[in-house]
Amino acid sequence: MVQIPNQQPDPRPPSSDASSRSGESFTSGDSAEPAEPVAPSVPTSADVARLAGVSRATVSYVLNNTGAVRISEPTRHRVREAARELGYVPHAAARSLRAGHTRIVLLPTPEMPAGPLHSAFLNELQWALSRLDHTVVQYGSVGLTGEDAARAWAELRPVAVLAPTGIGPDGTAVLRRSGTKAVLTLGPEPVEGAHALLMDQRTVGRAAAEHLRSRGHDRIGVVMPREHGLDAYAEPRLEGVRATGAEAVPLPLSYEEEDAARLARELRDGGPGAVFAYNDEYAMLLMRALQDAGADVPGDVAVMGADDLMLGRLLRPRLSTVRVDLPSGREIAELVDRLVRDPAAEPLVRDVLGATAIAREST
Amino acid sequence: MVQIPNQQPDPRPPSSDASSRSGESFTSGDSAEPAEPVAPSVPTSADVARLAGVSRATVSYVLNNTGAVRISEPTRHRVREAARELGYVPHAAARSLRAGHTRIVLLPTPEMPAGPLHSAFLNELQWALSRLDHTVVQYGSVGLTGEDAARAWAELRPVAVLAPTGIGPDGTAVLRRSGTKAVLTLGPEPVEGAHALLMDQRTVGRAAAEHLRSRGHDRIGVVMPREHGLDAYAEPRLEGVRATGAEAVPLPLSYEEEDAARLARELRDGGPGAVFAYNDEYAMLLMRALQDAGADVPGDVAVMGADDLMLGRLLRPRLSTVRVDLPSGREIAELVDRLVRDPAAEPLVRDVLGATAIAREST
DNA sequence: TTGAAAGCGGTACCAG
DNA sequence: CTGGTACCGCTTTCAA
Repeated sequence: MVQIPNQQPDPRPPSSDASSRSGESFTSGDSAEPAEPVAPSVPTSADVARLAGVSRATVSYVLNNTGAVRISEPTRHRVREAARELGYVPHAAARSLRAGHTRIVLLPTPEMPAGPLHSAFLNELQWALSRLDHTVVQYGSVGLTGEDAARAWAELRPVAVLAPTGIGPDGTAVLRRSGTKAVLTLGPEPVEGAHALLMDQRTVGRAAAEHLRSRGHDRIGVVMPREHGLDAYAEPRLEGVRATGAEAVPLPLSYEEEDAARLARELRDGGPGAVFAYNDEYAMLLMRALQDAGADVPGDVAVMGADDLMLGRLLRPRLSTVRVDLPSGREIAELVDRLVRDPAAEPLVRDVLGATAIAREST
Repeated sequence: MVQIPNQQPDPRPPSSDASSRSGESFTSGDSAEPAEPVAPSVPTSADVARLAGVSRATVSYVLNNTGAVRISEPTRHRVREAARELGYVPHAAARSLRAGHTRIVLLPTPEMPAGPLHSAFLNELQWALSRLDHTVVQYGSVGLTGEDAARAWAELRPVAVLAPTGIGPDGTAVLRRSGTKAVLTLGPEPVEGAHALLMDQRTVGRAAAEHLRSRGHDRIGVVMPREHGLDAYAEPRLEGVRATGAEAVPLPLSYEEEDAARLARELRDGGPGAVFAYNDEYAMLLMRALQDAGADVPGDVAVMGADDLMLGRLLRPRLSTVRVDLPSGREIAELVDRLVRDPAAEPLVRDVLGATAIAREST
């Protein structure tokens, strides 16, 4: 709960003096006002109405092109002109307060720096949602627990939320109670009450391990990045390897040449004959170190990456990898849009993370 | 004199449909309502007040821990309990409408996929702003011109905006008129009326070219990625090379092996003896192609990257590069915070993009 | 210590 | 065709 009490003195004390409001002294043609203290307040529709000599209602009709009401062309023009002159911009909060709902879609700001693929997915999603006329808000939950984070999010009254799995059933409930039409979770497992976009990293580990086993390796080293924040991906990938029945050997590794050299020596001198290196970048690091240590890839040690980056194709030997398929942002955006329109829809569960082994020369 | 008549509270307006609002029929002691069709509407502070048997004012006091008012402990407890029971979450829009200001900081959603460095910067910035208790909103302007985008942003009444340079002085003005306390621009040149965080990619090109010239190359090939969206970076980098007085030869290149092979052959058979390859990834692609084409690096062609990725150190020869220094997100977040507190501050101009050549073996 | 009520800026009814 | 006005949910005076 982010209840920071407003320490600030009310900037707008209820001055009982009638019209302390500015903008009263506008003489149409008068342009040279020397001592102009400048309007310190932002223009409202009332200001526009006053300047155009109409009511606020009319201003609203004109500016929103309300179809059900007919406004004469001259009036329309006067209103528009006044709005332009004042630099009037409607107040979204006021509008949605009145409307009873927003067009906000909340996206999770991943606590940890996500991979480039995931970032790209989020970016595309964001773009697609914008195109569908949604206001995309990224809200950093900054270390709040699932339910507290949900409460913080709910304050914005988003029409939809794409939350990480950690939100839990309770968080989901909080959001739904506060009017969120669609709660989708992104993560390895479904959450009760929410739609699930299953992204299970175990799939990636499994694809890698299956390929390696088909090459005759039953004992597989699995690189576990020491870099903080990556365990969220690394752990399940390890599990996925295990799930194939292979013997998985965790291999902690920092993204530095020195540590890679150490690991390379260890591997050269014994250990699993195949390594699933977490992703292409760690794979490249390890492969280089292996080669520098005089080990043959894949002869002595087979190395497999993940993510299918271009760099894998440029290495020698060419790097075998796992291609990870994320759904297109547009696709998910459309799904969100549909779910918002049908809030009562049965919670759907959809697997959106595909993994395919790509055999090249390093395995 | 057109005095707007003070709206007098009409005690009984002829509203035909009296109370369509639910919850009006509470008979004090009546608590056991059997057929509860569940409240379909989201709970408001009024609901909490009713359940706790106090006024809305009291609810507000309790929930916000208002210091200036003393509320008895039993009452506080009743209110909190009621809020919990209803799953009450305050309505941010209503609150900021009343308060007259938001805590929203608007970040640009880059139209084009930005580089990993820039993404990392934005992520960190976002995180830091959240920590400073700002609501970070990413708003995709989806192909609106500077001023239109500004208008769209202004609807949210953000307290600060970090806009791309494209917003222009007019866009800046729109935002300021609608109450934005601080407008910062991220880009190559200052914008009138806004604070400028100068990120001039020419610096990168210049650093590369200076290094290459110190190696005796006065004619420098400059890779121009064909991938859409990268020209925004590539063009100024090219300019930067030119600015050193070197003869710059644009070298269009797609991020594919085939096109790289083509370019490599051309370079092998003549042309500039040095290439600034846009960044480390294009450099790697090109270097591989060069080697496959039988050209020696740096003997026949010197290759320089940018971004100082780890992969550069893993290549053979090791890749010379330009390290690009972006400011830390925390730093900028604090700057924003300060500027918001001092809206009248002189527009400041700050250079935030550093570039240093790192000589390794490829040049 | 608590309650009544006035708005914040817009929208959409209803009457003229 | 246009104006008056009652809300939306919340905060914050002022009075009791």
